[in-house]
Amino acid sequence: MTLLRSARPGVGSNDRGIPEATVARLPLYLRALGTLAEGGVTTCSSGELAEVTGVNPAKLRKDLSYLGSYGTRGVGYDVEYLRYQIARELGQTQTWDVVIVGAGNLGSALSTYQGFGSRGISIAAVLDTDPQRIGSNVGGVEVESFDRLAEIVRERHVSIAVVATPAEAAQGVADALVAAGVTSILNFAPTVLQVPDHVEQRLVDLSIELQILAYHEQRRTHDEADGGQEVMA
Amino acid sequence: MTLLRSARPGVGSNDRGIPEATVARLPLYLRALGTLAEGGVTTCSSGELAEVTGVNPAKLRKDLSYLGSYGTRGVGYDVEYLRYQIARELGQTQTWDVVIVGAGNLGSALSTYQGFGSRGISIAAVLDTDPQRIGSNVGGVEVESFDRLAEIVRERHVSIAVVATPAEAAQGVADALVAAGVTSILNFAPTVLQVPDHVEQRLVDLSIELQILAYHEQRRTHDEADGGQEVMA
DNA sequence: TCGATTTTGTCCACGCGTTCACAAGCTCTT
DNA sequence: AAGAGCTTGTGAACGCGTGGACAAAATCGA
Repeated sequence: MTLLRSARPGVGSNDRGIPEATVARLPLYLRALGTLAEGGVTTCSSGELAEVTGVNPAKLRKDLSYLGSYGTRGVGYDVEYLRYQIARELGQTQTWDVVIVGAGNLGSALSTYQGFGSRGISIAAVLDTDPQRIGSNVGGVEVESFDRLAEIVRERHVSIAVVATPAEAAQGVADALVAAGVTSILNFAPTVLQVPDHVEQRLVDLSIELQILAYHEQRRTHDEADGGQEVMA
Repeated sequence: MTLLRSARPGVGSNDRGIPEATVARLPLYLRALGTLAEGGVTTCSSGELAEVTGVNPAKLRKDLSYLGSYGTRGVGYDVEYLRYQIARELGQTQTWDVVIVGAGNLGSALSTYQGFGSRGISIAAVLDTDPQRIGSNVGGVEVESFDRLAEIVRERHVSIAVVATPAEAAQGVADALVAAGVTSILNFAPTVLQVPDHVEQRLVDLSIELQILAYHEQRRTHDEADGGQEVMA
């Protein structure tokens, strides 16, 4: 789960839109369908798809029902057909050019990631301010100067950017991104960015994820000590 | 937002527990308080803290109220005191030893990340199966053989592990982790892992995050073409 | 001392998300 | 042709999460 969704209210119940929670699961279904298709499976039921995605079958069917009635009662869903419908709904009929800012380990990991191409995402550029890194090659892309940001955003119609810089640099980078016209930011820096209302931010924080797990671990061991119940009266 | 929480039902409304949504925000508050403390701020109001964390003030106060009444009406919260209370609630009075599996770019980024130590998280080991990587050094930690997993988990009482391997290897790694006694897995591999009910999994998927942003971008441009309303009748 | 001002803690209402349960609808066998 | 057996799509109920609004409580100034 990402920690920050859009700042503006009302998103999540758009006019014609699909519920946010559903949107977050659609890519999961899409990938599972891809795996099934590779395995030669042509049809699958909500139960099977629910199994591999770890989602409740009823929830999955309701999710899919927001797209339309693409299943067949008594049979299930046509894998290829459903795949196309989800991809279309997610906007994967077009390719999204994305700029990655920060060519450190995390930026490199992102650039190297192979799965983007098949999901309608193309890396337009990897930018950094460090002269040592500029010109080097990460994941087949040459690292360019951060100064070229505005130019690249304009020329390649970039609306989505990834921030993979240290926390100290993140806000400055975000300001530059917004000024250049970027409207969606995926933020890996451990800071909440201050951005205008019309810019969507998703914060992915490795440390926070671990802290959440640690909280549950703590409660777990604590509960065991209590005997799992509250019979201390 | 992470896509998968615990598989077992009932988590999110624990007996004495704090709501899941709140738990996910507490680390955010904690970090903001740390920043304020560094800046010499000793007291802050819910409004100020809400500002920097991008959270609604009322929501923030409600979140904090689950921990107890640690504020002072008319004044606000004592930064250090609140910091301690949140840290305690999150289980940071103890240090959690974490194993990272996969010493590629992502594993390296995690190992290098400086912010863990101050958040009660310690990297017990970085493991890999690739002989080329074993023995190399990432973020001051020597990469060890994946074969040593069970041993390390036992000796250092590890209950939390991070999967930073390619998707193909992830399920095998997860099985080994579960067998070794790990009960919380932070999964960066683009797959939903099949794990027993008592094991908690959080899936962080870079590609999915981008797909969600792309969906909103698509809807945005689509809405503009429609004039923002549905007046086509 | 008392009133003005600030800010917390929480009641309440509302909306989103989840899940159950079942009717509707398709296929296959007899 | 008809019934048995699946599986979808969805109505309805419930619970969690959010945010407005305000009383309670603390400080400050006169």
